[in-house]
Amino acid sequence: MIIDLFLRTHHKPVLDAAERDALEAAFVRTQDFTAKQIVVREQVPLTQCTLLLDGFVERYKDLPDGRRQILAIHVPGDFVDLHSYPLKKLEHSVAALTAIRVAFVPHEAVRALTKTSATLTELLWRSTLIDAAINREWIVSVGARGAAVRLAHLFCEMNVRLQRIGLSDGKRFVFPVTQIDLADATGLTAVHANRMLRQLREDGLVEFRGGEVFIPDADALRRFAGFDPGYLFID
Amino acid sequence: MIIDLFLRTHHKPVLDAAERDALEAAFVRTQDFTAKQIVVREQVPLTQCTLLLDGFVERYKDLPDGRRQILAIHVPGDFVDLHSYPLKKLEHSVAALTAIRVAFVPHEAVRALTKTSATLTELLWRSTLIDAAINREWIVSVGARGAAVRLAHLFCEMNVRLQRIGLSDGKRFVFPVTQIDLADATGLTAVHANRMLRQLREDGLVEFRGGEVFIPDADALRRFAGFDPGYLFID
DNA sequence: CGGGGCCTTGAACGTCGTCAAGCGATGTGG
DNA sequence: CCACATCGCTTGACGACGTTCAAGGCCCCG
Repeated sequence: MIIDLFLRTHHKPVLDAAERDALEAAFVRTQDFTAKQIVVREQVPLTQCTLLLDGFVERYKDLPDGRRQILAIHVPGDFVDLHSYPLKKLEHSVAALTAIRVAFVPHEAVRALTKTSATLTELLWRSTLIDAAINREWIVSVGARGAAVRLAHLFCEMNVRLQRIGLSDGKRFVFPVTQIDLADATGLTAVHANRMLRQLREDGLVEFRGGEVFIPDADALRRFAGFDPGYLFID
Repeated sequence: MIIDLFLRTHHKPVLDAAERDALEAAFVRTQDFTAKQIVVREQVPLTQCTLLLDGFVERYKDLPDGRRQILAIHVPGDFVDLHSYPLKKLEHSVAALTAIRVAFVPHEAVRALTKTSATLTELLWRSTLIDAAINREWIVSVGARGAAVRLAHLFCEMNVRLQRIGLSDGKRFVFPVTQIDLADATGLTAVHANRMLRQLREDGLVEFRGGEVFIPDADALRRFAGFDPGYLFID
């Protein structure tokens, strides 16, 4: 089933069998992308939404001076652009961080779903708003946390999100991004991100190497990062 | 009409008369708050949404060390917590920056609206996603812009948003926040915000004083801030 | 074998934060 | 009515955190 992972992370409100079937049936096709390929380009009129089935995806904005700000990182089971249904286009771009597989659902199909079930509507709407809550937590990160804490917080977030879909055991997970990506996500320079990663490693809090994250003591990292998963709305 | 200002800033998709009436009728009562009063407290279960009719409102998170990050500033016509309908509670608090007046719409009424009209659903959903787009632009601000540019960008945003509801003439508007608020919104200290405001004033870009903003040359400020209003989805 | 990502480290610099002090306006209680 | 506290604004001096510039190493791929 295409929507299995999505429903695993978005199990509230609860759908009945008919609603689940309707959602599953709304998808028209799947597609593969290679790493670094652009999935959705900003400002381009859109007529479908994209569900990530496998791999990692980033949302980002390019800045006038050539720098880049990563706005969100998506994992399997996430819609990467469900917000394009009401918005019709995006103000940022979406790109594959790794090789990925996605499934598409046309905007008309989403509209049809909202007509058939208020619960389905609420579920889809909710998923876009959890993304927004994550956006807001990132504002706090870049606005008010020090460099090392920022990175630690990001690792905590990915750890929790990946654990829910079976891609982390709580201590170790594959996180195939470069230090440059981490820097772009946290508003740091690659040089400084590198130094802070070394510090986190030396302090025994996180090891990031070769696209893998190892967390010796998840609780210690959580305390260091001031991480409270409430904003992920996992109930 | 309660929803006049809301519809002025959210005029797409277009509602027919019946939909407008249904939306208007969904509101149950209005309430006044005084400046600094908390309108919605984080983590408290909610059963209604709040539309701002008059005054200014902030969304914010308190940090463990006593600091504060402002996540968004709302102006009349904005829903301050429409996202509470799918989320059922908020991960941040909402407080009045000035004396305000709001109107409430129960969650059940929102649900009923989504059942009657897919267009209405899309409109309400869209409005929460424009908030999210603003959240993302703030990530860029705190993550990648210098202190003076950050402040300039915020003034540009407020200028555009207030102009749409007739509260700015494009050069001058009432913006009743303190320098401390500006600092909390931009991730700066009050001291540094003060210095940057002086610099902006001396450079003839913006004057912020006594809760008023004066922009001698809106185009010059826009260039300085690198401001592109696309993320506000005004079409 | 050459080139290009990515990672790593050092040294110097600069933006921004911290600490401290003083000012004016407002408000409140003795 | 004045003394005093509070709050927001302002400025200076100093220090820290993060950036910039530079160089070198590693590894993969063409």
